[in-house]
Amino acid sequence: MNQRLLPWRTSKDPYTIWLSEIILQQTRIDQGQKYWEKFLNKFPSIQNLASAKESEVLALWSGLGYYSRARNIHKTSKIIVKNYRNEFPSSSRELAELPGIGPYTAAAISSICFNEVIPALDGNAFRVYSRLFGVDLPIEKKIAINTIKDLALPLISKKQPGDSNQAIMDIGSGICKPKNPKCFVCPLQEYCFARKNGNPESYPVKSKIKKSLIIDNFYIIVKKHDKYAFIQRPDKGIWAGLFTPIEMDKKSWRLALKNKSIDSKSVTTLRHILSHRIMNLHFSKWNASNIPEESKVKWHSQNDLKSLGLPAPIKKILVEKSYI
DNA sequence: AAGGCGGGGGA
DNA sequence: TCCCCAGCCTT
Repeated sequence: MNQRLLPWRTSKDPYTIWLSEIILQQTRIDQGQKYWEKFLNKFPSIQNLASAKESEVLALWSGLGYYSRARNIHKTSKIIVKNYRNEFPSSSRELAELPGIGPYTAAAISSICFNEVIPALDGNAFRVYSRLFGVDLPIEKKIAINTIKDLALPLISKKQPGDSNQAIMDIGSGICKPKNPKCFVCPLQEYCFARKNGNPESYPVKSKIKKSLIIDNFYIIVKKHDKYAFIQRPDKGIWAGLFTPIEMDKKSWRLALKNKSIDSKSVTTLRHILSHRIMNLHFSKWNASNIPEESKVKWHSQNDLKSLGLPAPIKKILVEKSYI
């Protein structure tokens, strides 16, 4: 098996498991383990934790980040002691009402400690299940979460739901990784939709736009006998199959400026806004004798431009603004 | 539904 | 650099 050997796995004590689950929210095992040990050492029982001062708890949490977790374990410990006679409730529904315990942590605790048959869906599990079932709904939407929950539920062992959940998460962390998943050693490979499709990395689907990425592209206008050099872009990605002037990376661009292959006075920049990124397109005229990437270059006259598939900003600069 | 919250490791 | 990590809470 690919089971990870983790100290908290030897226990089904809710206090112990709860602490480990909270500490490991958005936190790597290597980083969290020392804290788990520190907390159990200083607060062996939930009563110890509940009677501590918040400042003590925060001090012990120091360096781990997401400090609301520390305040929340303190709050929850007091609630458990005061309202639950020192014992955690056993259902995920009740657990999820406690501060700092959300859907994942509630399901993890209830399945591990109380054998509730419910999928515990963390980032790893979402990735594994979305690939296994080929769920292409945006993973951050409720509809995707509910779909995966429904699909996963029948797979959870009725006898050992906690072990089921931990097995899936182990597969997610060690095999079904975001990049370069090791499908060839995956116990689920023959059932996996994404594996069959050959595109595991395209799951889970995310629609969320990150902060507008700013991209700088550098183009050189190369002219020879009244014709201009163009490159056809790859058939994937932005502007697939369209033509642009020869593109340079930032490093080559800087070098070309330095050695005067391009004339700094000819440089002009055009800002192009897309839904998901901001592009700064830098253009300049090439005045060196050698031509980079000559093998792939196609030559077109000015008259050809209107029949050439040019991206909007390229057309704008070359045709409307008569840059060439 | 979206944003904020910490910090560290790996590509 | 960006992405991701045993997510949750607030707005």
